Amino acid sequence: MTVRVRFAPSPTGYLHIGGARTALFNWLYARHTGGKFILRIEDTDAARNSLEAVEVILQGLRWLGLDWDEGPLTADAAGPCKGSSGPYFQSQRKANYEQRVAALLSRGLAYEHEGAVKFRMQREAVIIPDLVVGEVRRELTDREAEDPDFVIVRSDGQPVFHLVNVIDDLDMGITHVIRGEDHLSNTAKHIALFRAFGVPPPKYAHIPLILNGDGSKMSKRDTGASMTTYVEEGFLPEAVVNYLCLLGWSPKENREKMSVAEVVERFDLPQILRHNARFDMTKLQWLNGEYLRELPPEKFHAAAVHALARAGIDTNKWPLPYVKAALDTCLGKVKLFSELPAYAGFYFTDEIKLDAAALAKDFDAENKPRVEKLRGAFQQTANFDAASLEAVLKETAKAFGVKAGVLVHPARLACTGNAAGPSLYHLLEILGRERVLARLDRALRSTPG
RNA sequence: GACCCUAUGGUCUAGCGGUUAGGACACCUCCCUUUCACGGAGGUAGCCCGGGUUCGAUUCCCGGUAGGGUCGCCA
Repeated sequence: MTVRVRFAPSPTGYLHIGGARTALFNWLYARHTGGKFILRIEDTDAARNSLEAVEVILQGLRWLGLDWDEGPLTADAAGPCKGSSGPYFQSQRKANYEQRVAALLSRGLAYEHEGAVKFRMQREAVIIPDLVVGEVRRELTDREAEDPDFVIVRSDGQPVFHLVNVIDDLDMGITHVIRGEDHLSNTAKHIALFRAFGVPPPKYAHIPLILNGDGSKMSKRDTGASMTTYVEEGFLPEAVVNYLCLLGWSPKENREKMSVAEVVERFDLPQILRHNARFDMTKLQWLNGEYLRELPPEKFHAAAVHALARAGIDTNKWPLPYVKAALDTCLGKVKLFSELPAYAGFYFTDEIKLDAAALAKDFDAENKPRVEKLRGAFQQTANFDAASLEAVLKETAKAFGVKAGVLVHPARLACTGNAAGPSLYHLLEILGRERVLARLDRALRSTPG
């Protein structure tokens, strides 16, 4: 029997990082087993759903590279789909639910109550076989002991989540339900529903949740909760995917950086961890830096230009070779594209902000004459290229009997406004003699003595 | 309140009836170096607590504690 798994998000306007990981694990399992990955939109809450909200989910999954074998092609609920188990929007499947509810009603497995339809839930504990957690014996809570039955159709006629989720899984032939552990307790209801419909329930695999760094529940507003922040902050999808794989699943063998293909090969349900994981943004950034460093220059340029544009730096105003040369000096130096405006912004403006304290330190009475000398040497040198500039700077330092760093720091500060950045000699060459001298002059003028 | 899940350094994790408890991120020190990053060499830091079982428990069992989840005419 071929594996059929699904990701069934509710369009709420954003894609939660935990939801993204659930989608990823489902996708990985489908790809590992040669099964099908199905995307189903649970848009039962009509008031809250919108085309845009669905679009966010589709975009998020596409960005991560999680392609679905069956599901919607557009965000339009009535639009085109692929796969033969459609429609893939719950709002389009009302007839199925009505039929199923009528059947339950006629067999006395459900009944009407105050305008709603309630399911006659079993009164005993339910055994939940789970591929990750093991066999769970779910007893009734005190409230459930009072009234175990639960609403499956609201008094306004809208079916509720538990019902539609089960019916869709049933109708779509879902074999494995891989979902967040927050659904574990509710699975008792789902199993009872499957039994009422006379079919065996799918296999369940409840995966641990992703918590905030402090261990609290990650909700909408928490940093890192929404997938769109990763897109906007300039993360690489392969880094995010790689990091997500490592939360709640372990490849063993002390592996960290792995290609998706490699994970697909190794991924399986038994290696999924049972405990929740805290989201560690710092480690994600490290991983992102690892991937960023390996990026081919063209891809780096494209993404870098985009990141700079987002920060209001229009690189189109500059000659292409200049932009490329400038960005080349940043390759392998930043972990995130969002660092780029601060890191490389000095290439694209002449308004360098000079921190007064840093200025006072690098251009103190003792050092200022040395920098003036260096400025003169830069003016004189025949070739204004990195190698020559390095030689000139080192000669000047030697003449003063100081280390190169003594001149490097003020030169960097004057030309970039930063204490750290790309290779000084290379950035000087790219900036060109005229601008370098102007920036040195400005720094020299703005310090006393 | 009841029910369910979980528990290895700060974080992600490997391991397991007998190990010097391994790796990664982060942090600290040093080296390299024009800064930073990278790279290299070191370092600090861990089996939640209490009972059992056992010759021996981080590992198995029970209890506690802590964290998370669920008990909705939300999904």
